[in-house]
Amino acid sequence: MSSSTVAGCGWRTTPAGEAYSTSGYPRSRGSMAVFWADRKAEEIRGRRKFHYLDRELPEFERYVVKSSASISGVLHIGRLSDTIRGESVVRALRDAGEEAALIWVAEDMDPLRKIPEGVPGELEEYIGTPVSSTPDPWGCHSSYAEHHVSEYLEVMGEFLEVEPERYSMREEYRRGSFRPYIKKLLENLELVVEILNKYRKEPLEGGWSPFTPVCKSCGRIITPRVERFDGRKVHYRCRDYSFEKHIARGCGYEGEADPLRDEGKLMWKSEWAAQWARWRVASEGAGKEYVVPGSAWWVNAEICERVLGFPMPVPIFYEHLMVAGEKMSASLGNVIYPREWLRVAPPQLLRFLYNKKLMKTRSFSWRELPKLYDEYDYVARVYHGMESVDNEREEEHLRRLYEMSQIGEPQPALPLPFSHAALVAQLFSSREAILASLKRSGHYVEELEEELLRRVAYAREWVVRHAPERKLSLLESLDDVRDTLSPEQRRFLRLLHEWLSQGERSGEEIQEKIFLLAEEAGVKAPLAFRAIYLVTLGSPRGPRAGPFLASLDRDWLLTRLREAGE
RNA sequence: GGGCCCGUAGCUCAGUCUGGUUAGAGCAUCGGCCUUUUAAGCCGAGAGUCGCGGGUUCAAAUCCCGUCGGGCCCGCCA
Repeated sequence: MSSSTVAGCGWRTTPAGEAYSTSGYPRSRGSMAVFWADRKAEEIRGRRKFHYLDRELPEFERYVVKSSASISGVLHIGRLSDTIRGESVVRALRDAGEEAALIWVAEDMDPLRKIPEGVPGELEEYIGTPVSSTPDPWGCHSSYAEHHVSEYLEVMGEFLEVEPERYSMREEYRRGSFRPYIKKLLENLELVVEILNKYRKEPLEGGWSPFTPVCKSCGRIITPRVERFDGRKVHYRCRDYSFEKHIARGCGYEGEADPLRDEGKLMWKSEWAAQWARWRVASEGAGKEYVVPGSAWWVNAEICERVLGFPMPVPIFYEHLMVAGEKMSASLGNVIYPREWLRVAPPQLLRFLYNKKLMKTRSFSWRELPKLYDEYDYVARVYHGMESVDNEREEEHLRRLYEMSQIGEPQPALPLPFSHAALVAQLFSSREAILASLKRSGHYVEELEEELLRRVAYAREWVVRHAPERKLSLLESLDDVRDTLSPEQRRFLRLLHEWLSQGERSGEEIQEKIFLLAEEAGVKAPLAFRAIYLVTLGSPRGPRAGPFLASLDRDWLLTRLREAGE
């Protein structure tokens, strides 16, 4: 085993088990990039040697960044993180003048391990069967896997600029793409076992094989237990296998399979390695749980280099997204789906969230969406040179961050805070009324009309779905506010009541009249407005008074003003 | 027992790799201005022992060591 030091490339070849620092800053000297993906690109391009071997790196005709997804589960925004971040590295490589590609692999040979909620029909008997052999319970696709994959691809397309090359593990195995690697792994079985055992408490049993066949009798992939490998074929028996919650029932069949001809797949610790070698992967993202020595990443890395002769990819380790401080999970009921996201925010905003520092836990909550928008708008202004930052490198970083968050042409900076959009959305519904309001409030820019309207629409959805507390709600009782009104304010409210009861008035008429009545009542305009908001909303401020009052139920308003003026 | 990440203003964070003027931003808060943009705009203010303790240095949020708190991970399987 080699553990020599490779100087100057940002990598130390480490003995197995030694920690890998993921501080986000490669150890290379002279790195000038400020953005993490550009640094990754530098790391990828600057690498000269294998990690576990003292061997020169092969030529990369192009740099492949891989992302993949197990598709047994539901697609939530957390799962987009790996692909979005991988894509950023591809873009960084391209910007550095390299050829680079993003590939996306559907792990559709993986067994069905659980049945997500809301799946119709009876799939219990398919537990343990490859998801690509499990029927589509919705009946619209050729398999359970196909159903989910098509959804993945469609959704990913909305969040990506670089179109990924798509692969299916099922197809790859069928086409024999993995045959050379399976062959190599089996030829070097002793070495594979040695590497795996280094990280295990209990050594693997004799007869173990990295290849698991699909049971020729029942079609499950998880139940066949390999008992012997005779150098050419694996001999197995189909036995029960327990997942966390479900049990895959083995059928008891005993048989043999040829790893180079028959259906089956590699075990995860070796399959990942084979994937890297097969696609000549230069880099891949992985959750921070893989950073730890002995994790599947490092086991595969060592197999990849020492057995398959291909250098491990440069890892893109990242922290996971938290939702309101908790892990996103179906059992907690806080799962956010991409469709849900797109109702209230553009894909750029999610890209923005994911392109910020890698190794920092990102906590998202619907309530904080306006903050994310504000931050995004700020960075947009920096990008467009409308705002300057003291620290030059930080400014450079923000510009790059914005650029990477874009899909196609960079979006203009919108001069409309999301929380204000949320207000406008509740007061006006027609296009004309919204635009008129934005003009009045100085948030209008002619060239950005469509973008502004879109933001108002996002904000409307957000209030309805995720921010009920932002809904404008009328004060039920005057009890708490009556004493806070001065005699002048009451007089003003009486005058307003008197004037309004004479007939219907438009918002603008009311707006203008308020100032006159305030003067007449001997109260300063700001205090008059304050009185209005107090007796209607119970708060000292509110939306532009004229249109607001005009939008209220007339009878309710007159009654309220009369009572308040008493 | 071990590893990785995070800990900077009430909140969300930037700045840490490459040490260097009084540590920044947004939001929130508070104050002022506005007879017509009243949840807006403009002006201003308060607010931080940069988790804590050592060390290196002329100089530390930044580098090193230790420590505390939070998160994640360290059988098997994927």
